[in-house]
Order: sequence, then C-alpha cells, then structure tokens
Amino acid sequence: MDQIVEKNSKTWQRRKQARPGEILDAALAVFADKGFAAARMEDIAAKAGVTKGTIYLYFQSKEEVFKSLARQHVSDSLAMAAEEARRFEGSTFDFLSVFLQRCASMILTSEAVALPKIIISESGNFPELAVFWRKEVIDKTTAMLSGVISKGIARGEIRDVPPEYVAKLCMAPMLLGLIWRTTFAHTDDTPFDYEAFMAMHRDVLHRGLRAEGQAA
Amino acid sequence: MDQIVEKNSKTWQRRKQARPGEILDAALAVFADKGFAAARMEDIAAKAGVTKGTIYLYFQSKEEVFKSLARQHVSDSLAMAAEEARRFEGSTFDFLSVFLQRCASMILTSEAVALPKIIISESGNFPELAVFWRKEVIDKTTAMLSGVISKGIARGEIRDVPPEYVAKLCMAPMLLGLIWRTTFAHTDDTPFDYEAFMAMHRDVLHRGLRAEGQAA
Amino acid sequence: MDQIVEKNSKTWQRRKQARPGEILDAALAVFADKGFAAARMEDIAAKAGVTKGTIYLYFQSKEEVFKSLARQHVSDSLAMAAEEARRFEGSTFDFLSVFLQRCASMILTSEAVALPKIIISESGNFPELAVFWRKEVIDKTTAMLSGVISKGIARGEIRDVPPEYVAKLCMAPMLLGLIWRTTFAHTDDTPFDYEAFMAMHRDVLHRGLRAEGQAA
Amino acid sequence: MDQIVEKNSKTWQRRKQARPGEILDAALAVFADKGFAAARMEDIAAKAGVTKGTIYLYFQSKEEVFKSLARQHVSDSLAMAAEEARRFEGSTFDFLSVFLQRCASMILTSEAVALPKIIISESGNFPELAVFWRKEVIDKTTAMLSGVISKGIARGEIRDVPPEYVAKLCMAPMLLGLIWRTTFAHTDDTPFDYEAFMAMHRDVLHRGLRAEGQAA
DNA sequence: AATGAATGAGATTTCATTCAT
DNA sequence: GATGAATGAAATCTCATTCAT
Repeated sequence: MDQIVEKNSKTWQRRKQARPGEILDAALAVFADKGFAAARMEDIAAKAGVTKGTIYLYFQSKEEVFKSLARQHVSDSLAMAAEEARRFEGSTFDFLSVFLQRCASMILTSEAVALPKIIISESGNFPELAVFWRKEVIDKTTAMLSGVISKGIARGEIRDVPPEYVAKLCMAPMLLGLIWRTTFAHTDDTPFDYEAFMAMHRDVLHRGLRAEGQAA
Repeated sequence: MDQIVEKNSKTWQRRKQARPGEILDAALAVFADKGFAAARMEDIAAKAGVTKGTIYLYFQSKEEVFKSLARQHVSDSLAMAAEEARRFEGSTFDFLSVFLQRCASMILTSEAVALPKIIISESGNFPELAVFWRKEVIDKTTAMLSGVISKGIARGEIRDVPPEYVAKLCMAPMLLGLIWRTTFAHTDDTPFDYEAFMAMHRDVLHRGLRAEGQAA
Repeated sequence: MDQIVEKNSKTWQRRKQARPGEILDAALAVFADKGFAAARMEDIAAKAGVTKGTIYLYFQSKEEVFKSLARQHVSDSLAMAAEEARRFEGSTFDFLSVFLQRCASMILTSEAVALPKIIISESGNFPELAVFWRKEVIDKTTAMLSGVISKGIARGEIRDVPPEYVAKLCMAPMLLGLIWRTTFAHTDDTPFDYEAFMAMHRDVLHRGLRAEGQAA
Repeated sequence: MDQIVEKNSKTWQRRKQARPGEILDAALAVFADKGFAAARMEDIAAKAGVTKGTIYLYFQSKEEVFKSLARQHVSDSLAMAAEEARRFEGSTFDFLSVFLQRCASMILTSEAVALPKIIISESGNFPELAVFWRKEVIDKTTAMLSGVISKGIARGEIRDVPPEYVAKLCMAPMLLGLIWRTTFAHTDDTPFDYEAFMAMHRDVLHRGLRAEGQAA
C-alpha cells in the first residue's frame, strides 16, 4: 500500500502487546482452578477482561493457550535454574540450602505453582506436554542438582551417594509443598508452616548426607 | 456400596453383584488415563463390557461413580494404615522401613495409584473430595506416623524433632514416586529405579533423624 | 457377554435402519435450498424429525452427510446409465430419444436434481467431490453416449462427427433444464414447457446429425 | 455505484475512486472460489489489498457487495447483448454464429463467468437475485435471440420452429461450457476443446434448423 | 479515508443423561 | 436388569460487523 498512516497509536500498541500476556495470566488462574477440560474459554476471557472471540485473535485454540502457558513458564523455570547454578560458591550445603529456600519461596508465593500442578493433572490428555516438561524442567533441574552433589562428594563434604536419587530426594518435599498448596491448603484450617517444614528438610538432608567427620 | 435386589439364578446373582465393582474398576482405569472431566461414560461402559445406560442402574451420575471409587479405595488405604500401626514391634526405624517399603510397593504395583493422582487433578472441581481425602487418608496417615515418631523420640532412638513435619518428610518421596509413575514414567526411556530411590530415602532418613550416639 | 437378550425389538430395528436414509433425504432438501454452508444441522434435523445430536449418531460431521448424499446418488445415477446402455436396441436415434426422454423426466420429477445442482454450487468448497462426480457420473455417461454415437456412425445412421462433443451436445439441454428447475423455475410465472423443449432438442439433433440420404 | 466525496490529491482521488472496483474484483474472485456463504470478508479484503473495515466504507454488508457485483456485470452483459442485436446484418446463421462465438469467448476468457455460477449457487439464499438475473439477463437475451430466429423464419432461412425454445437450445451449450469451466475444468487432465465443441454446436444447429432446400 | 482490535451472535459438535423397549 | 437411540444443554470456535483511533 502506498502511504503508511501513522498507524498503531500508542494506546493500541500497548494493548495489543499486553493482551497475550493478560490472557495467559487469566488462563493460568482458570486452569489452576478447574483443570484443562473444565476451564471455559468464556471464563478465561472474562478474567482477562475481554470476550471469547478476542482470545482467538491471539491463540488458535484452547489447547494452544495451554501450551503457550506451559512454554512461557518453562523458560522462566529454566532461567531460574540456570541462574542458581551460576551462583554456586561456598559450601555445597550452603548452595543446597539457598537453592531449596528459593524453590520453597517460589512454591509458596508465586502464582506459577499452578503450572506444574496442571501439567501433572493433564498429563493424560497432553502426553507431549508431560514429555516436554520432564525434559525441559525436571531433567535439567535434576542434572544441575546432581552436578552440585557430585562436586560435594568430590570435595569430601558429602558421603558417597548416588547423586541422581539424592537430587530427587532434595526435590520431593518441594513437590509435596506444591501439591499441598495447590490441592489441600484451602481445605485446611490448621495452617501448614512451610518454612519450618523446609527447614526440617534441610536439616535432615544435611545430617543424612554429610561425610563422616564433617561438622554439622 | 449399593444393594442389589435378590434374584434367582446363581450365575445371574454373581454377575449382578459383580457389576458395580467391574464398573468401578473400569472407571478407575479411564479416570486415571483422562482425568475426570475428559473421561467419557461411553469409555467406562465399554471397558466394563456394558453400555452407558447400565452404569446409571448402579450410579446416579458420573460424579457419583467417582465418589464411590474414592470411598472404596480410601477404606482400603485406611485398613492398611491401621494394620501397619498395629504391627508396630521392634525399633522405630525398623517400623518406618517396613512401612515405607509397603507404601512404595503399593505405589509401584497397585492400580490404585491412579486414585490420589485423580484427587490431585480434580481437586479444583471437587473440593469436597479433596477435603474427604485429606481427612480420611492424609491426616490419619500423618497422625499414625507422628505417633510412631514421637514414640521413637521418647525411646531415645530419634533426636528431638517436630513429629508432624518429619511424618510429611517420610511421605514426600512416596508422593514423588506416585507422581512419577502416573505422570512421567511412560514418557521416559531411562527407567527410574524406585527401589534404589526408596532405599536411599530410608538411609538418609535414618542418618538424618537418629539421636546422637545411636549406631547406624 | 453371557446372554444375548432378545435385543433390537422390531420397531427400533426398523427405525435405526431407516434413520440414515431419512436424514439424507432431509439433507438433500435443505442443501438444495440453502447450499452447503448456509444449511444448518438444526434444519436438517428438524426436517428429518429428529434433533441435532441424532445426526451425529449416524454421520461424523456435516461434511460427511454431504458426501454420503453425493455417494448415494452417484450409485443411483450409475445404475441408471448402465441400465440405459443395456437397453440399446433399434436405431441409434431411437435410443437417443428414449435416453433423453428418461433423463428429462428424471430432471423434471425427481427430487434428486438437487444433487448435481449442489455439486455445481459447492465445487469450490469440495473439489474432491467435483472430481468424484465428474469421473463417476459425467465421464461414464459421456463414454456411454459416445459409444452409442460411434456405433451410429459405423452403421451409417449418423454422419461423421466427433462423438465426444456430440455426447456433450446431447446433454447440454438437460443441464439447462436442470439449472432452470432448480434455480429459476420458482421465480417464473410463465411456465417452461420442458417437454416441448426436449422434443425440439431431439428434433434438431436428429436433423443435425443424420447422415446424408437418411430419411427423417 | 456509491459516490465518493471529492478530495484534493490526484493520486489519492484516483485511488479512492478505484477502491470499490478493486473490492468488487476481489469479491468476484473470492465468491467464484468459495461461493457466497463460505467467502470471508477477510479474504476479499486481503485480495483487494485493504482491511475488512475498509470494505464497510463502500458497501453496507456482504450481501450488498454481492448485489453490486451482480448489477455491475449485468449492465455489461446487457450492453453487450444490445450491441450484438444492433449489429445484425447478413444471414441469420451468420449472426448466430458470430453471437455464439462471442458468448463462447467471454465464457472462456472473462473472469465474469463466475457471476452466473454464483447466481446459480446462491439462488436458494438470494431468490431476489435469481429473479433479477433472469429478468435482466436471461429473459432479455432470450428475447433478442427469439427475435433473430423469428426473423430467420420469416426470411425462409430457418424452418418453422418455436423461437423461444430454439433460443434456449442455442444457449444450452454455452451454459455447459460455463459450468464446465467454473466447476470441472481444473479437476480434469484431458483438456476440453471448447472451440471445437462450439463449432460442432453451430454446425448441428445449422443443419438442424435450416429450412428445406437451403444450402449448408 | 483507513485501520484493525474487539465484539457477540450463531454455527458445529460433544456427551451426560433419559427412557421406551 | 439391560439396552442403545435419542435428547439437548453447553462447550468451542468462526466471522460479519462495529468503532475508537
């Protein structure tokens, strides 16, 4: 076309770029609440402050919304994991302690806990997504932790244990916290002191893994 | 479970009384595969070898099928937990070891792992079910384990720790195993050696909890 | 399953077998009236005396209904063409006369005229169907007529003409009649005397094709 | 056609006045391809190099686009028919020959063949359009041809036949050509020699209609 | 004059549930 | 007791149309 009108006024531009994010935020909340199948596009739209049709301007289908959501948070998770790994200085237990505390705080505060929960819930209907998540999140996190543990063994800080399984042991209480918060927390009157729980976890891990002759 | 009116022929009778169970078995399989919302009554019926209409002779609705399923397996779980508790003899760690091994073997072999997985998946749509499960399964199991741990502390086998949280720490790797088997296992080429994992768990737990001066 | 109940009572059986036909009849009428895209499943259902859902018990989609319709009438058409060919006795012009009269009467009376009209209308959206129709109906009919004409030439009844094109010339007024009846007839007050039109067609064809020296 | 308000720049002005035409051209192409109902405004806009909104500056609705299209081409057709009629000199068969050749070439080369095809396709949804087309195009063309034929009969060139039906016989192969090109041509490997077909048509018509004692 | 984001009515399709047989 | 054809509410998705910019 001949002449380019000063198109996309600022307000629109901002809106257009913000929309997909707004929709994904809304979708996260609704999927977290209902699961994939029971989530209605109308609900997501309403929560995002738009109408059904608008979602289809940005995403091809409900399934695509879900996958975008997963992909977005995976990249976040990966960034986090990578950053943690880079931070490694001081003793192995110090690192583990800091790492676990970070994980815990994310699990306890971020809206994004809903995502792994959804992946777990919907693995039957989206097997590719479960694969994707395992490879991109679980395997990489496990590899990172294994590396840290191996280094700790080499340094004589940690006794001789299989790093793979220990990595998973480190993560297990995180998973429990995640499931608890997303599944049972709001049905429970007696509050769960996640901090104390995680502290206990670190304590048991420390005593359970340290090499003989290492001080507490 | 629903009472079936008496009939004359033996074979018939056996069949009729078996029906609800067959349907529940089928439902477990389908729910495990698809989750609640995505499971179709037609699939359940087909797997049970009946037609859709028949299901409604025994259950009022899809939701009711689900609840019956949960109730049935809960009673099993409770029975198991209670029995375990009664068996308590020997050292605390011996008990924990045996208990965890039992749990593990159930998680690894029983079809019923699907149940907690579904509870997790569908908690958003069936909050009452999550409440029911927490009260009837989780709280009771936790209470039982807490009791065992408290006794261990009193006996001087276990150092002074908060029994509640330690109970949850004991269960966390079970949860991880459960999630793994129901969510990621079939997407993974490299097999997960659950036995080794659980052994490692018991080992770390032992060293991490034993009172000072106790032998390994 | 153990015992086969005297299932499918007569009434149901008859219904079940009649349904697809009833639905296709209704679909023919609605598609003829609105074309494919504008035809609503609800309309088809209503005309067939069932509800939307029922159609999906017998056909996977709207498109599938359409294709079934086409397939059904193609086999009818083929049967007719084949039968006509078998009937060939007497002079070539006698055969043509009878054949064209049959075609004409079908075009003028049968509900099935709607089908070629729909194929024409929807060729853009269903190219495979246009191909199918051309190969199965048009090509075969043309081949049959070409054969007849060739034989007529060999016998010295028809002058030397390209049989392919003459076959199409024979059919052209049929097409015009078909289009007229399905498209313009109900908008017209002055009635179109199809019989006279077709008679004129046969007359012109006879004089236009007969070999020199042949009597009228 | 809609009047456009004056503007200053020459280029702009040319553009603005060209717009409706460009849109109609695009619409013709899209309607030809998909039919009316399945044609999307977005497609028309894209083909015209504008956006959906722009179309609504010139036309009130999709239906209005369609009607404008029909009106535009009808006036062309009528003009052509009228001009042909005026040209009448020489023998009746010469006129028919020239007229049919003109028709044929339009059917074979012009984009506008799509128009009657669409009228046929959408007659169910737009009965007024079918009426309009019949009155403005078909009836007038038929009347013109009838006149020519009557004159031919009066002159002793054509034997005594009903002019109305013969006029339609003249047009029938045109219709067949039109349908062929718009519906089956692109599905066919073996090309259709329209020229030879039309020549055959003229030949048969000549022999079939000429008065006794007239030379070929 | 033109844009294009947003709308929302309406279409197709699915499936839990009913009920005549 | 069992069937399975039929239902119809509710979901997803499409697209003609509007309107702020």
